[in-house]
Amino acid sequence: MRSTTPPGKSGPLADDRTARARIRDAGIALVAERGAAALSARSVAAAAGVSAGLVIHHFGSMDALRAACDDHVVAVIRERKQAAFVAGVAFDVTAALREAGLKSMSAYLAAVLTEHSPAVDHLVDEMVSDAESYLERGVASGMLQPSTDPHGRAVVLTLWNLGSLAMHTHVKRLLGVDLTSPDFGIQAWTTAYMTPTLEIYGHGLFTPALAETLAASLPGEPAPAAPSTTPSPSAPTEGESG
Amino acid sequence: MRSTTPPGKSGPLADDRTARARIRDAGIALVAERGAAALSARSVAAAAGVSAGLVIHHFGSMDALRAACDDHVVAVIRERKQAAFVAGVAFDVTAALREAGLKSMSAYLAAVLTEHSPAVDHLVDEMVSDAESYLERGVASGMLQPSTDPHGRAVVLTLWNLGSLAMHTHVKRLLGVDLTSPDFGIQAWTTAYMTPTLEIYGHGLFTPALAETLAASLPGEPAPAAPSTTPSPSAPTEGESG
DNA sequence: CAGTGCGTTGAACGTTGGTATAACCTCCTG
DNA sequence: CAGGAGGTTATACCAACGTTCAACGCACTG
Repeated sequence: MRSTTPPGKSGPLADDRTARARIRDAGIALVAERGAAALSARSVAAAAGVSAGLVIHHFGSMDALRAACDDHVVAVIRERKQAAFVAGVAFDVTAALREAGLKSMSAYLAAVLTEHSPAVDHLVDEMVSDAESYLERGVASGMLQPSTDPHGRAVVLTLWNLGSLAMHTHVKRLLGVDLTSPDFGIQAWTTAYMTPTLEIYGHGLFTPALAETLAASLPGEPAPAAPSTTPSPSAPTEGESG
Repeated sequence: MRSTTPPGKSGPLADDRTARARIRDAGIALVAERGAAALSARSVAAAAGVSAGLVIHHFGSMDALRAACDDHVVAVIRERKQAAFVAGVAFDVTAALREAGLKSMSAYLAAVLTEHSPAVDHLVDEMVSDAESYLERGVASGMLQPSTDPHGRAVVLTLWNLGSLAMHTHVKRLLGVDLTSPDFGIQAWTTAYMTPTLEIYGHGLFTPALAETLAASLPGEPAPAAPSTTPSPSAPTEGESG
């Protein structure tokens, strides 16, 4: 089932699909569909229609292939993020990926988000940084509420989004929504996932009464790395009866 | 270096630590510390101070050991959840785990949340169900806002929490907070993670102006599984030039 | 003390994985 | 057609993995 010329596609883009690129893309697809553990030299070789030796010949090692896949996915996402970003959904960092309609990219990212990867870490950092600036812009334009901890809020919102992407299996099972699907971008605003999200983003979860109570009992300034010895004011019973 | 009686511990609890339990616990610790991929027959055997053959002898296969670890962690979490739940933090499903002070349990759950496990799936379903009833109670008592989609809101909140736990590496790197740490339960309300979370839960992210605009342009009733062909009203530019 | 049963071990088997190596094919050059 | 270079394959090797199996030790029973 292997063909030297990829069937169906005979555009000028096929030039980029050298064996090295084909192996890389096959690796990305493999990780996206079957998880990072499924990326073996022989499996990716079979998927790319080459031999296992060629994989090592081109990338040196499987770790290097993983890194190359990470780098490529990160590069594509980074490019699409810049091209597809829309101010209205800027706080939703994964929207750009879905808009891009690249299923493998979202699924790959979902698969590697919980694995240790410098490239992915860097991408996440960038997403947080971008989210922070977009949030700041939204605050300035009067669309978003100001925050006592802009950076922390950007981190939390970004990680909620990416975390949901990483948990896409559960989202699919519980809500019937596939966050990795390219179709999600189009239907995003009407999905069972986005509705509660926008609701919470819209008016929060707490009633003003509870929010006021909590705000009064909490310290006004966040202490990111200063573990104050004072326990939570209205802390729950922390009785750990063996 | 093998001893029939475990050294250091001579309490009555050592009875439960039969070889089978020791292997199981070693497996849980191994997954919690080094990920699900690190759970090999020989590694868990070495950690438990037994031979590799005994692992199979007791559990039949490595898959069965994984299932046994899953079941045990789920059972412990389920038990702690019932015992440690506090109404005020009921929407924070992971609080109970942290309160329990069982580092391995949180870290194990974080490691397997993105792997396919029927036991974990069932636990997540239960957490959603619990969150839904707690949210309903909060609404009834006037502490929480009502929702047009109570179930969806419970799912989203639960998955945001669990997703953050699954992304604990990023949380640690970006915020300096270890969500798997037992200490987090005590410091939870003062951490750099909880501050933005409570802020969003408190008054949302959008300003009333934006929230009103969005609410007006969105359908009032959620469509969980009915993909209406009508695209998003104020949808972003979905130009997929590719 | 003999015998029995269970927990346990060590070695071994087959499989899969990463990687190195030598040969092969193909194209281009002269 | 000779020859070289680069892409590619087949094969081999070693390590690690899951799993099996025969043997061993030790407690308990009679």
